Amino acid sequence: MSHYVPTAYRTHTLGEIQSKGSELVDSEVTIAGFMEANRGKGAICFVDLRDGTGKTQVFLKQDNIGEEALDLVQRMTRESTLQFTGIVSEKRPPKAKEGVPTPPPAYEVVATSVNLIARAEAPLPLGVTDTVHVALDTRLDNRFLDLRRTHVNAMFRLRGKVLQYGRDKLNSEGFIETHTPKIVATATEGGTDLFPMTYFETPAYLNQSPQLFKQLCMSGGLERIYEIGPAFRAEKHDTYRHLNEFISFDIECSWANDEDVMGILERMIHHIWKSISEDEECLAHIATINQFRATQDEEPIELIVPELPFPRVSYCDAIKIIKEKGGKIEWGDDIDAENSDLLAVDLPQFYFLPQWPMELKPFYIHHIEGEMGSTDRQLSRGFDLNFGRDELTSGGQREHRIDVLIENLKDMDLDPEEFEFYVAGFRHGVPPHAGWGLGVERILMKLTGAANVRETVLFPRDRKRICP
RNA sequence: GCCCGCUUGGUGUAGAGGUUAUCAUGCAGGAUUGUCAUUCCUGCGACCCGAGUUCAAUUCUCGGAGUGGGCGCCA
Repeated sequence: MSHYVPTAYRTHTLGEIQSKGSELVDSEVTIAGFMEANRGKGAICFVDLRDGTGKTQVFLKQDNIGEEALDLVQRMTRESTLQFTGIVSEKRPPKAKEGVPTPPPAYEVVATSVNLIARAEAPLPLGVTDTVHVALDTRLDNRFLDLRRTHVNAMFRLRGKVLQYGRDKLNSEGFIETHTPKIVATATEGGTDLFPMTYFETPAYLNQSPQLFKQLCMSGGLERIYEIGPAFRAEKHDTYRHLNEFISFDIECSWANDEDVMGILERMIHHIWKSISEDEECLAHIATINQFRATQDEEPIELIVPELPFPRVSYCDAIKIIKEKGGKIEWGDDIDAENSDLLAVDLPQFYFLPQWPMELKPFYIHHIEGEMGSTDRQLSRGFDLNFGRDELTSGGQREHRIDVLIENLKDMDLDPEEFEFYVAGFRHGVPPHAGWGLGVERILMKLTGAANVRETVLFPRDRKRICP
């Protein structure tokens, strides 16, 4: 539980009024928030006030607060910000129906004064409390209002928790948090399109991945690092799971192979899921999301703490399974969405896909001579982590042998000269190392049941959206 | 980039070649209420843009713009 220190505008949060209500009864508090609704046109009025921590009813009586103040509140628009000072008291319990147990006591504030902070214009571009469906585009155009919806707010609070618990686990295993540059001179991996920019007089790009810099840190003896930061891809994709700017949760680890970092990844995800399942605030957020889903006739989301270790289905086995299920695929093909659906039939949650063909993996992925696939072509030490049909992570052991690295670059039609800043890091001793990159938005989709990755980003950047 | 769909009040929808254009939510006003998703009454508010077909287009055709879904690629 976090500890709230009073600020200039309020002595208590609305969450505290409810959670600490019994000890606050009869004491004076100052609270502030958005007015969800007001009821009552006579000599009394009820206000539903909401802040980021919860909701509380404010009760106004003309005798207590005066005619002018009462009239101000009664004529106030939804979502206006108001500040009240008043006395905490226990709410009168609702008229209990026969056989229904009395609910736990709730608390309200009987106002003695009110201060209008900012009046909301009407009508609202989208209803914060309305149960009518709102299109994603309308929501994103008015994201500040969308975020006031409790289930949306809950999703971003969960996002913070996912990152917190992920950091906790990595810190506990000896990793340190780092930052690599986002403005770079050359392509990281080749292949994907980059956003060009001008860096003073020099052409430059926004980085698509911290990959090469993470590896230089291994050569630098930092041993175990992680970075949670933006990655930019100029691909013109337009799907529920792609963004042009996303947050990549990356690690790199020395003296380790692919299996070692798969262990780190599954332990981290397990820790995140388990911690959330034991965190009351998180469970409340999930309950909030499920309450909303019920109004939309959607299935509730369920938090299933995954068992360790996660299943491992090698690329070769995956091809066999897909073929058995009637999928059209050959060894050496990428596993497309349709075939991933076939795999997901028996693997609905987290599972690893280790040992992809070398020809499908980037130049920095390590391979061991003699490890051949079923068609006698070279396997790699690269892996993916999927959740059902969706890819969440790509990783692997990295190629630390400089001669092999240079050959790999040439094989993939890349010029080692252009990667000199990177290749140089392998020239003076380097530990074997491995790592991965996890899409934060994608794992959040799995946690929150979001159908579109854009929902899990405050201000998503996609092909058609750069504002707000 | 390819394939398919959609565009009607602030929001989300129904609908038809000629309608007082549906419903929900909202907004405004009123009645009632220490309310508990309050309830009730009255009112307000919309057919994406352009061209064509037609006596008549918001409805049909074409084009544009916007948007949703699927795929490719990836995290």
